Amino acid sequence: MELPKQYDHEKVEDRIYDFWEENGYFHAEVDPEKPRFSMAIPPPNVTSELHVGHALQFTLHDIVIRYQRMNGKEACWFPGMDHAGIATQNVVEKQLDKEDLTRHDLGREKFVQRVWAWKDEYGGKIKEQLKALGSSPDWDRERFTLDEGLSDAVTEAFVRLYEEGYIYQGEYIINWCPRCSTALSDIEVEHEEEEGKLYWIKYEIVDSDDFLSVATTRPETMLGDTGLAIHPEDDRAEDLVGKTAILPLVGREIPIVADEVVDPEFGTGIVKVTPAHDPTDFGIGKTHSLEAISVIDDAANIDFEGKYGGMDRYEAREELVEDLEEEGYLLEVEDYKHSVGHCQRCGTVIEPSVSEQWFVKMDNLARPAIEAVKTDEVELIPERWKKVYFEWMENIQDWCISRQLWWGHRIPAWQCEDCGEVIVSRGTPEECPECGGTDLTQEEDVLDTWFSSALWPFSVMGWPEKTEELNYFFPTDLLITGFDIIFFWVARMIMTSLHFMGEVPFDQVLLTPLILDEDGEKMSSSKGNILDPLELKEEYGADAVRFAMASSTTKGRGMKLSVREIEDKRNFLNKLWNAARLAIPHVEEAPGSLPDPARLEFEDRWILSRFERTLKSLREDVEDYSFKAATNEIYDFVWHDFCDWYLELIKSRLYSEKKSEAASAVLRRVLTGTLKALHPFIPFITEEIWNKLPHTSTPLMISDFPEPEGELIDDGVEEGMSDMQEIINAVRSVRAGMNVPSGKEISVLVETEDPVITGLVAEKKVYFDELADVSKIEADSDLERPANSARRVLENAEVIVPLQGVIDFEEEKERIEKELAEVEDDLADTLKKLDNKDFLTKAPDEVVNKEKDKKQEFLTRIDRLELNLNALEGN
RNA sequence: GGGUGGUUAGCUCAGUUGGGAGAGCGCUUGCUUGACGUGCAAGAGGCCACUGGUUCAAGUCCAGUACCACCCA
Repeated sequence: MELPKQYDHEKVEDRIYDFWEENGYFHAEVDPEKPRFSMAIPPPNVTSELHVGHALQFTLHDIVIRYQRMNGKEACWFPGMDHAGIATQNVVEKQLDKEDLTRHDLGREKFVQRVWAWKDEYGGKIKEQLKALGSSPDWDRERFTLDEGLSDAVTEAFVRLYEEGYIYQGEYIINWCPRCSTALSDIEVEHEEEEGKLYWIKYEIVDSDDFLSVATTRPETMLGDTGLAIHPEDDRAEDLVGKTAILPLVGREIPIVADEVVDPEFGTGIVKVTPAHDPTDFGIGKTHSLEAISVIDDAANIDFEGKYGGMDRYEAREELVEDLEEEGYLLEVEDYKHSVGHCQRCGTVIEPSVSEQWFVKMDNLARPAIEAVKTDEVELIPERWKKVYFEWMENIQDWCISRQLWWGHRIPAWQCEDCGEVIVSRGTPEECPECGGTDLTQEEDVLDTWFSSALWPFSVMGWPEKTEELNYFFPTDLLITGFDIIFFWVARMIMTSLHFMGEVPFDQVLLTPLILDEDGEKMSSSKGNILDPLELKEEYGADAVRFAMASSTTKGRGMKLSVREIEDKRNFLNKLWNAARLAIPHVEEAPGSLPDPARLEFEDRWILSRFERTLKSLREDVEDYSFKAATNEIYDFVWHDFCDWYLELIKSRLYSEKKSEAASAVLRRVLTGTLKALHPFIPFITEEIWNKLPHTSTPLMISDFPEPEGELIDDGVEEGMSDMQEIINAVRSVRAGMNVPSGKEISVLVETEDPVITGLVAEKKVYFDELADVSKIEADSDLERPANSARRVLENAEVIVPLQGVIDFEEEKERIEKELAEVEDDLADTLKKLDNKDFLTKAPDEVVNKEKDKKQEFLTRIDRLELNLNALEGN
């Protein structure tokens, strides 16, 4: 059947995906007889839709898993999603808001039911999107962080950490998001430089006429001031410490203390201390036993008796500043740039505040995890991320894990209402072990979603049960994820895995770059520079998106992605399609194995050698996760070696009366090999072409990846072909330069000292006819040089094209002079080296010899160029 | 303030233990060549950011400077 001229992905992709899936090709079994390869997906949020970052990561996952599968591994990619506590709760609360309801109107139980209903209906869109990209995870093993098994894992982990003393409850200053109304961990806060103001406020000293000027960016927190602080080495400290200041407007007397954390460079070097609303001040308050007076409530309104009470924090700021000014306490206001913490999920400005929360003590958990990366037990790729990892891990803070949400794993802790005892338990306790009371109340809070994600690589395999999956697939071989979640996820998985499993969760971690737009800007909906991978897929096909993703993947921290890149890859797919279109009719009868080497033509041996070489470096690059290099390698081979040269060179053999069996056998071999090699990158089109080939009963997806066979690589053949290509290029260049119409036959002389070239030219006259319309070609070491000929001086040969009356002498002269200048420059460099005694004595022999060869070559070329120039001068 | 990364063709980027500067896109010119105009062919285009050092030899190694980006406080 005739194939259409253009490849149409829309007619192919869904059909092929269904075919794979229905046949269970994604599924992996526990099979101890077979080597395995496993990966766990970075679980996307159940609320999320596919963005380019996902598309990149899942593409890379799929390339690796398909490659490993084709290499005979029992390759399992564990898919799943996380429940995304804050994000999901926000989505459903917004929905409720439209009905004029709040979660409190429903109550906890009904609200959670509602979230599940939302999840079942709208959640997990991304799963279909993942399929659209051609991803091949084992869907039979899909998990969700809130499903039963994973919830058991969370409870088990929590209880064990509690029993071992890693988890504690306490009143500390935490990051509070007033909009999401929950505590956040430190790393869920994003700092941004903002234009603000610095207010200089006058604090009078008790029993003195003196006053102190104190600078602050947040005057509204002064209501909660319980002290002033100065650096102990400040000259004024001796005088001031122990004295008492008066809080303006409020009148409260507050002590002046000395503390090393005060930055002497900030403001006047004297700072106000608000322990309840600033992390640094909280520390100072602890050290000096200052009271923490909370003056801002959970909704970020002022909670203080008097006129400011109930005001929003910013409204209160304005009001306070006005009052301070009226009363003469405001000394100065200046513009000031400072960094402000925002909620990672909703962008609201964080309010540090003091409250009772649950924490994990991290230092002891971190230590072995640092060691594991130091010894490369877990290998971070690219390596430089190690520094970032160590930096954070060595200064790790305790992890606030409680969230004031309803959607998540409720903390398995109960309080006895009779005696106050806290009971942490795997099941619901019946009575208080301390006093026997039965009035037990479960902790309202849920756990940070990342707490469950931290267990992911083993919880997806059934932990804490001792499953055969854990036995066989754990630890996973590779984790692929974005560098932006090294702290959130990667580090925490390493810590929990070492703690609970006694081994690392994965051998390697590939940290992917962030995708930027064409201008190098972060993509965000507010900037409107988002590329939607699904729209791109619609237009260009999943394969084009995948291939572009892989070929754009750098080992840096950012990679720019452009539509042009995807377009280019789409064009490549079309090229491949058309190569197949040309080849298919000729390979139908082709034997499955290669003929006797003696029956192979020169170009056959060349393309086989090129393919083997490409395959070898492709394998190295994929195993190295150098996706850009891998895709470029195979792209170049297919387009430039296979299509531009090989297919053109064998056309005459394919179309001749007496069909060449060798040509079709080699064509078949290289085409099928290429499809296999390309399959992990562009699975749809390769499978589709594979279907059109004869004798291909095994689907490509589960075929074997080609193994390189070293003996097919032939340096001599490649060099010889390279010489032929150079000569053909020279002839084409002359034709184009002299405006010789295509199709007009010309004759060519090749002057060379190289007998291999002479032999090949004589043997392969057909190359020149097919590719450059050369009707007559002759090669020798000493040829009569006809006048009125165009000439090209090559490395090992000179190409002479006799042309009557079509040579533009001036143009030729300019071209030769330019080339002459270039070669003379090269020669000068070489001579400089050869004149240098140090070079001759210190450089390795092979380098010196190479330099000597270059000198000879340059001299020869200069001779010829000058000869040609002189010949032109005569005209 | 501390840290990390980047600076190579108009644009996006490769350049693997230091030894003759590369690709894709874009641009110019020519082409209904029997797979492909999503194509074919031929071209133009680079003090490899700057300064110094190491070396026989530096885009490549070291130090510093400038600019850009990101992370942490």
